[in-house]
Amino acid sequence: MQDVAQLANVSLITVSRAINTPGRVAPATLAAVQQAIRATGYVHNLAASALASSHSRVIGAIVPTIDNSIFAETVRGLSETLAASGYQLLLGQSGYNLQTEEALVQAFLGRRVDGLVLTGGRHSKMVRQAVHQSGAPVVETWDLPKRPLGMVAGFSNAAAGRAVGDFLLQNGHRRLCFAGGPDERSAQRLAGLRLAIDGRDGVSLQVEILAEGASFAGGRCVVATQAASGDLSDAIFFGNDTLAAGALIECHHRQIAVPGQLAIVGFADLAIAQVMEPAITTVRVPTRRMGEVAAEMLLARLQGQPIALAVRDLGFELIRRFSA
Amino acid sequence: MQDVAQLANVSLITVSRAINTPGRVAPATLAAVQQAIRATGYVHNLAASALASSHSRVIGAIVPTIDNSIFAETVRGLSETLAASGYQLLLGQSGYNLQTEEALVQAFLGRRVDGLVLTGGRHSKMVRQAVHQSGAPVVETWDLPKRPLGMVAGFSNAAAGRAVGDFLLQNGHRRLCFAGGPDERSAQRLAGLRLAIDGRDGVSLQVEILAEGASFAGGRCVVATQAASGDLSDAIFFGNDTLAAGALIECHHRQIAVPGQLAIVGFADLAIAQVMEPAITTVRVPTRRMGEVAAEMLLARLQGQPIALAVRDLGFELIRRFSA
DNA sequence: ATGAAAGCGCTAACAG
DNA sequence: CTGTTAGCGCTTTCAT
Repeated sequence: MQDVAQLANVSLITVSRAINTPGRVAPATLAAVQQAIRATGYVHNLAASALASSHSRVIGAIVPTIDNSIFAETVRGLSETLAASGYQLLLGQSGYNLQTEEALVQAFLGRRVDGLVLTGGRHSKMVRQAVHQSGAPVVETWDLPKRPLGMVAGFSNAAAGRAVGDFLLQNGHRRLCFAGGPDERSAQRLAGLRLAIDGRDGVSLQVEILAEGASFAGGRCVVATQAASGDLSDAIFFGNDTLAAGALIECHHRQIAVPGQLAIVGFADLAIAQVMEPAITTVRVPTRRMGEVAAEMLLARLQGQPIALAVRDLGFELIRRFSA
Repeated sequence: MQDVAQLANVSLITVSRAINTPGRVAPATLAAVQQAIRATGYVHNLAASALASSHSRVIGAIVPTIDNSIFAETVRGLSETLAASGYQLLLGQSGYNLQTEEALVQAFLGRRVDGLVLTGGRHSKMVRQAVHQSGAPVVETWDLPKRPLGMVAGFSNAAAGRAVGDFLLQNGHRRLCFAGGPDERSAQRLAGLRLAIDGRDGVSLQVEILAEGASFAGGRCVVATQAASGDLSDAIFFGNDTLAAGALIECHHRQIAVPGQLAIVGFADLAIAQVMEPAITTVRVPTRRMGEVAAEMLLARLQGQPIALAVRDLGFELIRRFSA
């Protein structure tokens, strides 16, 4: 920076200002500095900038996984919105594991990220403390936590589960099954489903918790097991469309009619839900929008703007297609 | 850190050493410092550490997109291997755009990342210069560039394209079609396919470049267009399994027999390739392994170990299933 | 609109 | 094995 300053015949600080607040530098000076920057090939050191300003322009985000496409769109929404404002994304994958999330949060906080985006509303005590103590703004996504850590950009998994339950019951299904991952959001959807069932006579519910949250194999396995035991449900609500698609495939193999013999409902409205035969009835969630809104909330907060609404319910939509 | 030092009755630098090189601190001292750290709730400031040591423990990775599962496994291999060594991942998505890649590389270099992972071997001149000038170690993945920027953990797209071409020709197909994305790696595969065709009589090749690199819709569209014009190829080689699956679906709709009337070959061996009916013949690539190896190479280099092999060809495998 | 001085929180280099 | 000193490259605060 010193080199640039000399070449432009200004002081060090003017170079700094030309970079950070070009509006507060005389146009002629600005031009000279920019020219000098190009001439020297100077690369502004954001690590030093971060230390001096305690402002890293980095946001840390933690998702369970980006393997299946479920959270990928959220990450994309985040990183694009952040990049547009000169912020970068430090990404961590928790693998649905609270301990791993804890380690990542600590690592991110140690790096003095300007903000944090977490998936879901369930976190270890240490995470809650560390986040609070750090004072960094946080957004939780993919759920509507009862006791939010900070801001929220999500939807109600419980309400979604309930909506699916109501839909299934209205369609006359009585022997229901829920098959989802081992995470909290899945549990919320199950709870919502139970709410829909509550008090109804003659309705049964079987629950399958799958270790691997999203795989074709998992969905196939659920159907295969039921069919083998001769105890097929009327309808299965899956934690995501990948599982539902796997189930559909197994139904084809076993000549089980969908939705005639077995109704199938997925979750997330991934691309595959539309192209399966029959097309999968599912719950569309604002995957990408959650990332964008989370980024916007963080950005607004970092610019000192008061957030109008700290908890934003981005909703969901039951997409009725042909598998249920 | 001063607080911790006082509480542990040692100097500042001893605290620093207890954190960074615990082996070089007397066990008793170490214990005292660790206790003091817990007591004060001290969080080591890695931003300051990065500035003082010019060593950020952050690796920047740029992939075209994480939307479709294609690069997600690579990112996962990367982030897990890095996290195990206390490194974090700064993630950027280029959207198959060299300009965006350029902006991301500059931003990452400005943050003084310790290393860079890029996808493919084609980069803007500015990227090549900036990377060289920064001196940061780089790994290119998903290809075997002729003129590597640094280290490489990839496979030969050209060889893969050639293998598919040989396979298709051996099976008696003559009217071939290639349908892939607008990226360089896709072009390499096409070049390989052309090599297989070269000099053979009576072989035709139609090429479709799809703007959206990986979607069911893209694959459907290719088949639909060909069928509508009454000019169906014998075999189509798709740039990825998502496109191939879309094509297969369109074939079902139009009652086109696969592989009888039309043979279909995919790429990447995503989960969907196995579960489609018929199962998709495809090229398996070391998706996850590339991420792991890239991380290992970077880590080794950062620890001053000389890299035995700076260019690692991780290979590919033609998986013969039933769609071709 | 620009500059001078001070320091962000840590680690490198050297000493003991 | 531990401590002292001097910065890392930038931005803050206060002047002018």
